[in-house]
Parts: sequence; C-alpha cells; structure tokens
Amino acid sequence: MPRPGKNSYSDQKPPYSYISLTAMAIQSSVEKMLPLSDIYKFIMDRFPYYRENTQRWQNSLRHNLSFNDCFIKIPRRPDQPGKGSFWALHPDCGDMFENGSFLRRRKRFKVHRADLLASKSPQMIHYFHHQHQQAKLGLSPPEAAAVAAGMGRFQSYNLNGSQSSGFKHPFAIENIIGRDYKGMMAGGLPLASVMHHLGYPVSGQLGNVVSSVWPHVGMMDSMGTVPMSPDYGPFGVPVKAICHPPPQTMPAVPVPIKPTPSLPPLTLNPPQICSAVSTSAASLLEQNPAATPSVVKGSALHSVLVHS
DNA sequence: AAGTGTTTAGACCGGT
DNA sequence: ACCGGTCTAAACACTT
Repeated sequence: MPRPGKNSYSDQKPPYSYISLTAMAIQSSVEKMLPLSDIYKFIMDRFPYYRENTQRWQNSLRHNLSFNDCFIKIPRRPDQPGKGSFWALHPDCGDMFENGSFLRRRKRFKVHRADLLASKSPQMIHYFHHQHQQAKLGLSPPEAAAVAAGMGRFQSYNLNGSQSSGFKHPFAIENIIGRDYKGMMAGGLPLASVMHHLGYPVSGQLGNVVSSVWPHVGMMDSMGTVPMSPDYGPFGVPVKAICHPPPQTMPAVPVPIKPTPSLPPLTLNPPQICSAVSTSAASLLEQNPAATPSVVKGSALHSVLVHS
C-alpha cells in the first residue's frame, strides 16, 4: 500500500506486476537476458519502492521466474563464472502485454504442447522423433518448448525458396540466412543473442535484431536504453510519478558479455541447430538423469552451438 | 554462508 | 460463486 506523505510520490509501489518488472529488466538489456542479480538491480535502480523489504519482493520475483512460462533460464558459459543462470523472455511472449504496455497483461503466457506439433515440415521430423523422449525425460511443456522453440520457429522455413505472399516471415530463408538475421531463434531465444552469449562474434546489428520479434523491444534503441517521451515512459505510465531515472554512474543495461573470439563460426543451419539441440538434450539426460530439465535445456543448446 | 532456483500453499482481487 | 492472475510466505535443494 502507498504511504502518503512519506518522501516522494515515487516511493509508491509501482503499478507493475513482478512479471512486468522482470520483463522490463530483461528487455532493457542488450543481450535480452539477465542474471537474477541484475534484474534485482534494474528494479531497485528505477523503483525506489523496491529498495526496501528486498527479501520479500525478491522471493516473489524468483517465484515468478520459475513459475511463469514466459521466463526461460539460460546457463552461464564456463568462462563466465558466477551464481545463477541468465534469465530471458520466451520469444512467444512478445504480445503478452496489452498494447505493449507493461501495465496490463493481455493473457497469461502458456506454452502449449500442441503448438509444438503444429508443423509437418521436414525440419520437425527429427523433433517428432525426440518429443516422446523429451516427455519421458520429464521436460515440462515450457521446457520442451524452449528446447524446441527454435524448431517451432522454423515451421515456415521455406525449403522451396519461395513464398507466395509478399510477407517475409522472420524465419523465411531470406531472413534466416540473409544479411540481417532478423528473428532467428535458437532454444527459445534470438539466435544472434544466444550466439553472442555463447561467445560467437555477432554483427553490430545485434542490438536491433530482436526488435522485429518482440514488439516492446522496439521501444529500446540500439544501446538497449529506453527513449523517454516527456509525459509517458515506455511502460505505459507517467514516468515522473513512479520511476526514478537510473543513476548516471550506473547504466540500466548490464555490461555486455564479451564474445570469445577464438570460437569458430557456426557451420549448422537453423534446422540443424534445433534438431541437434533436441538430440543433445536427450543424450545429456541419459548421461545425467539427475539434471533438471531447465539445465538440460540450456546445456543442450550450449553444447550444440559450441561444437558445431 | 549466501545466493539461486523450485515448489507448495494460501490469500486477495477483479472479471465473468 | 468461480476462475485466473498476482502476491506473499515458506521450505527445501542446489551452487558458488
């Protein structure tokens, strides 16, 4: 509850859910993924309300990360020691909020297994082979979806090289192998972002890549910062009322993860990557039955990209 | 030990 | 009343 008269108006509780706050934090980052500690930092930087009672709201936030399908966990690279994983938004939750406003969720984001079966494209065949195995391995729908998200995204990958309408699907061949990599996904993330995370050199267009996929991201500029209108912030409410600008010495965006230049360029095409991720997840589980599905999910993607 | 991640449970609120 | 979404608390396991 707001505390009238206490300090400034900006000390009031922001009208955002934890899901919204977390989504803001993640989307404000260059990599579109953040470790938990940076999500905390983002929220506390911007919303003074959350500088108190940290234990309470941080517990809630962690609960939301685990509970909601719209958040997916990305394991750290071995050369990036630290606690916890990176958290990202599921690519399909871009329209989760009404009119791009974080004030109101359009609907609860839920990954449907049926969505994974929607395609009969050749690229999905491999996935079909492994789907029952993933189920057997205990992958929940969101987890299996995250592993296979790239595969699902390639449903419209056009092997014939033609598309009747003028619409260029983000995953049309032109966009996948074309000059701007728009919309390319892997393991539930923009592939460019994942590649960058895993240390592959990614062109300077990376900052703009995801904008075409996640509408809200379009509100960010290429530096991952948020353009402010005089009256309303990017999240649909007056900025002045509830939001403190981030300290100038402390940029809102986390320090970008440095690419590892020694890694070779990718040799797999997108369907191969997705297929390999699925295969890798299964074999990882065989080797380590105790591994949690979310760990397997991220590790599979990691190993595929690193070893391709 | 502290931080992180997962899960369960209960309460509250708004919409239908 | 029921349901879905959200918030809070708590317990537990795991990792660094």
